[in-house]
Amino acid sequence: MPSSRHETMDAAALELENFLPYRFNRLADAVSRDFARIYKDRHGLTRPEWRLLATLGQYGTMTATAVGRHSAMHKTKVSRAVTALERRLWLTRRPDGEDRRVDNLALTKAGARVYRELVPIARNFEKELLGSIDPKDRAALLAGMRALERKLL
Amino acid sequence: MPSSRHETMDAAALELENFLPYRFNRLADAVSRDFARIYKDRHGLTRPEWRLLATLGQYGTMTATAVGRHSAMHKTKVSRAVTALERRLWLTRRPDGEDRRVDNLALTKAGARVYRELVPIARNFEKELLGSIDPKDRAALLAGMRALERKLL
DNA sequence: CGGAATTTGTTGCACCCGTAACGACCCAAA
DNA sequence: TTTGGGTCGTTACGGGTGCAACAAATTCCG
Repeated sequence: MPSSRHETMDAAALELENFLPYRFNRLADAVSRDFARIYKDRHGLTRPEWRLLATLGQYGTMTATAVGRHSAMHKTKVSRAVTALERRLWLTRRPDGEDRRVDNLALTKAGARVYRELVPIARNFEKELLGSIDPKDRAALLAGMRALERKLL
Repeated sequence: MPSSRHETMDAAALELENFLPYRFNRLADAVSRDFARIYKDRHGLTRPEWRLLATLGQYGTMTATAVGRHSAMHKTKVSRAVTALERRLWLTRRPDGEDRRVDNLALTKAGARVYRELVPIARNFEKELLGSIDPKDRAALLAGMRALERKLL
């Protein structure tokens, strides 16, 4: 007989586990919860703080707005992360000579040290993550993501 | 000369925009912010509430723990979403005859109506999203995600 | 049986978040 | 120089979030 244990909506149902927004969220959650544990346990960093550190580590001196643009963070997140890292003496803000609304942010020696410590760990995390799936699937995943990024970002 | 506008770390830098956890988060954010606007604007649903609705719509009657398992939500999220939908009379909780710790959750007629309204919109959203990228890339993306899901979930 | 360990779901807490409003500042047009 | 429209960054606020602790119920096991 065709009836299943499900009680409703068989025909009109949406399979959540095959629904792309849900799957993206679940994957993003899984991936970055594992990675977040690293910088959270080792240094008590939140995700916005890690992104700020990573952005300044990559680009050197920049303003809060530029950090937000490059790391896809809301300006209030950046603002709070800057306050937090400044309090730890991991970054400094120097007033900009040309525009007195902005500060130029840069990592201190201590901040750069943490960044340099985290980079190889991050690389290794990504390597293990991608290494765990078949090379064909890996290339497919990266190509597909690239295509979606071109469309959405 | 080899020097660039970047001031630090050129060699040891991590390119955030090519770092997988970052890219996943950014894509998940972009995708589900667009979709969230639909159920948020139309019905004032939060994401946990939408997931609860979608899970009960798909599976019919189930307990809070089962909802959490199927929708990848923390039990406190489920608990709060249940309270919210119950207050709107979109779901009912009936005490389980066998296990008095749990309630059997099910959508009311009103809840099911909202679900049926949202399903085709969700399908259409996904269709447009996937339709916007090249069929080859689309297949690649889905295969790659499937591979990662097998590894991580 | 009967106590210990486990499961289920709720709540207090501290924290994180986006929105909106704001002050300070920049710039261009008059 | 004044004025109006914009940008930059901060903060109050309302609300979402996970963790830990908890009570109630169940299950495990001697």
